[in-house]
Amino acid sequence: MIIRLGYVAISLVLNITASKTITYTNYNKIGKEAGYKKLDILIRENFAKLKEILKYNYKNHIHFYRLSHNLIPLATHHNVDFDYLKPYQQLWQEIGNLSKQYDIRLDTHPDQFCVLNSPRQEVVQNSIVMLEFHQQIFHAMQIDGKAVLHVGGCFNNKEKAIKTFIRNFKKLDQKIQNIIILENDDKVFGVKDVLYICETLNIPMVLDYHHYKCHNDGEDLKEYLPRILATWSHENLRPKMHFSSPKSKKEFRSHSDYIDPLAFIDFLELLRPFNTDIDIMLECKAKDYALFTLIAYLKYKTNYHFLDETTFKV
DNA sequence: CGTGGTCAAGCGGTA
DNA sequence: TACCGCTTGACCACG
Repeated sequence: MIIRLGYVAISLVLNITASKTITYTNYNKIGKEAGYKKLDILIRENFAKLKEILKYNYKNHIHFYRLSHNLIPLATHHNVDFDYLKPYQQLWQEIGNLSKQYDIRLDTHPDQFCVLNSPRQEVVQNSIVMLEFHQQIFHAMQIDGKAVLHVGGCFNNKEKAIKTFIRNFKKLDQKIQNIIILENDDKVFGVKDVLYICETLNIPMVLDYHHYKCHNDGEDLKEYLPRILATWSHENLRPKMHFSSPKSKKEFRSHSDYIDPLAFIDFLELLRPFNTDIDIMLECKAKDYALFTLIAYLKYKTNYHFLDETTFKV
């Protein structure tokens, strides 16, 4: 099986981000004209930084990267009526072209305020607007991108919360449904729950190993992995998984700066029998530093065959 | 110049 | 009950 590694949003090596933003309060304070102008400047800066990051990823053979939704500040704010597509069509296109030319898979992650199964209608409506945003930018880039979503809240009744998610998902535009993939979380919806939803809706599941460690119902991953992998069978993309290490025993849920290499190797051994190519996103505070540190260890301590700097055969 | 509080938004968990 | 983490940064008032 061939494993590719990715990291999230910020390159610490380059020390740049493509997610400079403006608060709504500040945007409001400076007036509409100045607000638009500020947004336009920020967006163009963010695009420029993103191009630098993609170029850097390419040079370092990183084929997998999560875009920050902050690329477009206030994109989904209900009081900010700003077209983030048309004026930037050229730029979206350029990012999409770089993604293809450099062979870098791009995914996104709606933030914690995107709760599709909320009992509050306004929260659901906001969530749909956010998901629309993700769909539209993938469309503008003309790439087959996916947005990794959590199921949402529990609201004291998990069964009901799952039903609400399924019902609300089915009401979404088909275009939006097509970009959503679901991840197990660290508190409420475990592997079993998310797999059930994914199989019901016929959408891919992202296994988050750290979340599984934080919250599970005693599921044996060996049993569940074939079904998790099968949720990807109708996609052109490789199955995606998340891996991170706990900060400490006490703060287990928090992400550590770096990956524990032995735990990572154990995880790969768990995956080995299924012999499937997988993209693994590393979620660490130290971002790309953590990725390179892990790779250095793997090169030193294992006999994995490296096809390029970050791609290897197990 | 550095630090802490605030900013659009939701949840569940912890002290 | 009030704050924390998830995501992740800007900018102000204050010392």
